[in-house]
Amino acid sequence: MNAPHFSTKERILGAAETLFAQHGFAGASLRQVTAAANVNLAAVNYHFGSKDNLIEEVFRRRLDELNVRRLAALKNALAADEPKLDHEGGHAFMRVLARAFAEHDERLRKFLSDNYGHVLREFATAFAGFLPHMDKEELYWRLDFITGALTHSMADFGPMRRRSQVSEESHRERAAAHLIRFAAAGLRTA
Amino acid sequence: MNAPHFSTKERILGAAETLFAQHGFAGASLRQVTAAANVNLAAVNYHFGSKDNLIEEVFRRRLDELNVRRLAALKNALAADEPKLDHEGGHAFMRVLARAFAEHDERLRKFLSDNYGHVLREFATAFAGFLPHMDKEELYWRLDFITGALTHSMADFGPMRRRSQVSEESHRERAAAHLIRFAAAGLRTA
DNA sequence: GTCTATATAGAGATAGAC
DNA sequence: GTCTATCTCTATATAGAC
Repeated sequence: MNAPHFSTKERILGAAETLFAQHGFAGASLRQVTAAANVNLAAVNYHFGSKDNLIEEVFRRRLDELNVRRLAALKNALAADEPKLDHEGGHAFMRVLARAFAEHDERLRKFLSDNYGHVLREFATAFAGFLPHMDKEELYWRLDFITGALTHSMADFGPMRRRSQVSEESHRERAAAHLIRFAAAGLRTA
Repeated sequence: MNAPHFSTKERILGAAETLFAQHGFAGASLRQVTAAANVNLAAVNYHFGSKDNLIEEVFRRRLDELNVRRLAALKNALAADEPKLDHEGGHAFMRVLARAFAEHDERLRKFLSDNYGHVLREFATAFAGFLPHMDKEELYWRLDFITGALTHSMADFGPMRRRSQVSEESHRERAAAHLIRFAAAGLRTA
């Protein structure tokens, strides 16, 4: 069995995701990124053109696939009624995503909204279908609260961190179970 | 009536709060801060010693007073049962606070936890008293979700932004009313 | 496609005059 | 307490050899 070999581009993306999660987009330098990826500094500009483009690629790499899965899961849920939280991409990416919320950078917001806004809107429409008697504004507020709770907990912002005995996988599943109970009750209340 | 005159130190703190909220701690430079505050660049080091110390002072200025109010509100609520969301410090500070969550910087985390962690713990204890039959881990998860929802919505991360017709004051009150309904239901559910 | 070397700009911090 | 000037370091980006 050969170990999989990662291209320079992939190594840069992986290191960038980790370091942006840890230090933020402004806080992590291309020098740190290329050092962690074990590639030359100039490789970033060759493969991505600029730091801003690299940031966008970090999102694109995960979100393209993730949103396909999300929409499929939504379609299934519309038939089966069995919610399943999807957190593909791993821990580092959830933290990068949470950072994207914190950065009120207009360029990044626009990029995410233009490319992935339709997924959010499909989910909102589906929830409106399930809760036809709920005031629209009330519903949107509640979905926004759930987004906040999800982002906060999945990015390990709060004190409910994983204990070292528990695997990351089962920690996530436990967190998801708690969140679903909490969110469902908050969403349905009169 | 004389317009109030702000000291150099206060002008720096105000400008820093706004710019840190907008661009993050790493993203906002001391040069931007001092330019916005209309003071000399060297004034930051004279008054605060370093950028890191300035960041801590931005928090200390608001949190010292805010937490006194929070604890007083908790004491009242323990008697009266009338929750009131406190968001003293204004919009910019809520965004700075949300950024502090996003920054996984250990130094900043420790500073906030050392100086203000006891407030959080008092609230958790009070909630445990109100919900004596709830499993502790379940309760802590739910309080963490509420923290996420609160931070997210008060920092205007999501799409539920204030419309220009609505005043900031009444937008906040509306958001708080929605959040209290949502959080109360999520917290109490079996 | 990857390297070295460097251009250019901006950062935080400080020394010392006033 | 505030200024100018500057030190030193680091940043992003690019030019050009291999």
